[in-house]
Amino acid sequence: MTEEMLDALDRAGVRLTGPRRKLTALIERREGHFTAADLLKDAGRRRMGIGRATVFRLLELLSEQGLVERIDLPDGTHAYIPCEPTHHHHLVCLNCGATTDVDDCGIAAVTREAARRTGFKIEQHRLELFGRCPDCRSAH
Amino acid sequence: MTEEMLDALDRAGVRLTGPRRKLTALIERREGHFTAADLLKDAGRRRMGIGRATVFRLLELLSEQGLVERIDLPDGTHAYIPCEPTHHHHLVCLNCGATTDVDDCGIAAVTREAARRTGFKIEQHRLELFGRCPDCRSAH
DNA sequence: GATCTATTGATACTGAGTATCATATGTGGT
DNA sequence: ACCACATATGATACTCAGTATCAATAGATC
Repeated sequence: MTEEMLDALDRAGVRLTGPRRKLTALIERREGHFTAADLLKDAGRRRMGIGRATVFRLLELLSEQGLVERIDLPDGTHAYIPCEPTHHHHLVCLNCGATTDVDDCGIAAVTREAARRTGFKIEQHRLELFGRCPDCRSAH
Repeated sequence: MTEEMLDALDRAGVRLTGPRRKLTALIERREGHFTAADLLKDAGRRRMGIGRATVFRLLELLSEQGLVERIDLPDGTHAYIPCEPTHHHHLVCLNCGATTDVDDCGIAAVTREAARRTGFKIEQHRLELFGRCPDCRSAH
């Protein structure tokens, strides 16, 4: 999994530097979504001496490669989710922050319908689903 | 339309103050989506002497009443769209910023399907569609 | 009009994200 | 193993969105 990110960075033709190795390992350990500030704090707590800018730069890189996706939580904060580089959508648990991916699920038909009704040519879409994950539901 | 916002504010039990009247009128004149900074600039250009905080406070109020919705553009900036207080989704033109609403369009089925597959209980969703509006398409 | 509370704008602050730049470090060639 | 050099780094300082505070102002109700 960390390997996967490093491989992708390698394929993208960038250097596999110390900070990048450390940060991908930290992302790996995270569960659910996280913010740039979370990562920065993780790194700080371990005295990794990693700069603010480096974190943002790596997240941007990973995002370009589709290994991480930036989402907008209902409260307006930006968070990141590690994920597969194929098109999909996210389910985010409002209670514990856990995330799952779902693929199309019928969205293609929805965008087609919306395009038909409005005359727009739809080029991108963003679908985010928020709710309670199975664990949080059963934990009542 | 401005009337509609003022009526809603009245119904919400807040005061119809000068700054609020002026700002709703400015929102009225806007086309497509706009940011808090845009509104602030509009007000500044007209020497309305309206403070930064007032703009954010009004946008929050209107947002609570569903008369304006906050969206997250693909570049990560937050923008607002004036709209009807019923559940719906937005189409945003990536070229000129124009927006249109579409209602359900089949999303309910999508969320039901996602819930079935993952075991999540879905409580909210956000769907944003980005593309080219009819005008920008024909203007090639 | 008097009163009382909601609202306002100025000011100062926080926190996310970015620009700059001298220094450090991967990498590919030898 | 070493060199050379472009890429990446962290420190610093900055910009910009959004929020907290608070004394002064101005709606609404009587």
